[in-house]
Amino acid sequence: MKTAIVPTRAENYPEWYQQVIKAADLAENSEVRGCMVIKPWGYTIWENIQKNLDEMFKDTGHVNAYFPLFIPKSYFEKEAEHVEGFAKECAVVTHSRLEDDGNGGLKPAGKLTEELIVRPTSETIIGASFSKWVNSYRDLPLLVNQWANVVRWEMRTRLFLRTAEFLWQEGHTVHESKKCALEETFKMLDVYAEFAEKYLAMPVIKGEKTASERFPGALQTFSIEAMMQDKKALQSGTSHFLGQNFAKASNIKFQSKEGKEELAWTTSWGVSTRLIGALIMAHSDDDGLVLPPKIAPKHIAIIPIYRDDEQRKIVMNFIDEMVTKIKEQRYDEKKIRFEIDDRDLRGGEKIWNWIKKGVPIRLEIGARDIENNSVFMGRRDKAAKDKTSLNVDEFINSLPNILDEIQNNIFQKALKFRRDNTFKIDDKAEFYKFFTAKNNNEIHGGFANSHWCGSSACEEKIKDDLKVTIRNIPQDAKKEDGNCICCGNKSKKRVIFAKAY
RNA sequence: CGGGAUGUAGCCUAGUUCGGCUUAGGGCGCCGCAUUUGGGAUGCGGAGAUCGGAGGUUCGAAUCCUCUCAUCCCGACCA
Repeated sequence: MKTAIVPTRAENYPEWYQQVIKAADLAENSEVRGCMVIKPWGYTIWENIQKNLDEMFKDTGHVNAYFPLFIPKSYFEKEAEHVEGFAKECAVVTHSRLEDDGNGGLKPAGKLTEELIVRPTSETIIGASFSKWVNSYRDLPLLVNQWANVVRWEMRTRLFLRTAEFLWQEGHTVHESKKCALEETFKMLDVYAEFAEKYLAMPVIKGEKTASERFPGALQTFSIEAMMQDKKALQSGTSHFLGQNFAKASNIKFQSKEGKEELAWTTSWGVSTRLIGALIMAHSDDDGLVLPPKIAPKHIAIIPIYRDDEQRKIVMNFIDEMVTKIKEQRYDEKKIRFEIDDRDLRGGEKIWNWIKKGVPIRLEIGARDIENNSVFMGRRDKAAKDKTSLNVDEFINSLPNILDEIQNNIFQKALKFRRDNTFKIDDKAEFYKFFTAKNNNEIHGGFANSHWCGSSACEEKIKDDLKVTIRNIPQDAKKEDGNCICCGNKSKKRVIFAKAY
């Protein structure tokens, strides 16, 4: 059978991923090394992610603000672990001007007295502001978010998953107690999990990161982890309890009710354009992108089918009438997003175009449909050739239901995939076998729910042997006596082991 | 930052070993016309390349030499 994407997932998963992005026109590599150009179809997905998440942030009491792209080196140096974690991947601005180099080119001039770092994350620069903003317990909690770009100078990059510059959102909050800060950390982890499952239709596991995977400078890091279709894990969002480390570094202090000067407690949390990569790998198939309706740039692609100008008029009139009614419908409390594709291309080509772009609903409308006052509908959650004829009014009235159904089907499918590929493994040999491919391109492994004694030596050993890491310690893990999958020592609970992006 | 490789049109690529038979050939894509049109069309025609850059050897260089720039792959690192 011919697939729209070559190679298929089974043949070569990484190449398939690239081809899906290309076929859906989501993004392309830029001339600038490691950076990507996000094209309109991809960027609209990001806008829809932003819109919905932003609303969730506002609903939990957060406000948006914007802080500088440049961080003075001295700010950055204040938190030792933070420096250690990010130092190797920072872009540094050293000059402020360009001068003629005498060879027809330019050379940097105007050396800065203090070098500036292009933010890889903004804890330190936001902390500098926060220290001024926070004086009293009455100023707390301070709940701020910013939508921004950040730069991390990565060696190996992949569109959406890892690029030198990426777009994200970083929340930064200040609290008067450890308890309040921890509550915030968990609250935002919950927001991320809810967003991933409700909007991206992507089931995630909430849990705590081990020490080795912790955000540099954090006391505790929590993540949501999703399973991709190659059975690898993708960290899709993180929420950090920063304790008083950054408050100390940035001098964020307040006077308590009792009149005592106290060091504040902070959190930070973020998701990035990586979510688009997650979306692609969680749902797409060998015919291209599959988008959950809630974040799809368009819900419906309407494809008029006609032979000549006369027919065209009739078809377009019919569509115009239908569209007026579609405009009155609402899905997820928002307008229905549709596009009439009247490009001068062959019908089949257009249809495949929209399949590859992942549009949830395709409508083909030609003379036959007009005769019956019906539409010919294809759904992206079904096979490409599985199409049904529906009465126009019936279609329009059930539109929100159809979209809900697609959203839900996509989620259930991803959930089933994760269930089918998650195993409790208690035997070391079995564990090693589980994570060893029989041949090169084979998709293997999955999530191993196994016991871990808590030692970083065991974690390291597994990583060296199998390239498998502890994705997180699930929040809902029950207390259970067992033996560490690596050393056999006593363990109190199971963690998620998997290969990861 | 270590090891390997490659640069020919928007993309993929032939030619490079052994310099001349090439006005640098083909495919995809693009443009035009015709026939088509309810599942990725076909035919004909057309535009598009100073062969990564600089220098050299030669009657003659995509091809040989020197330098240079860029990119990719494999390792260490990572949302």
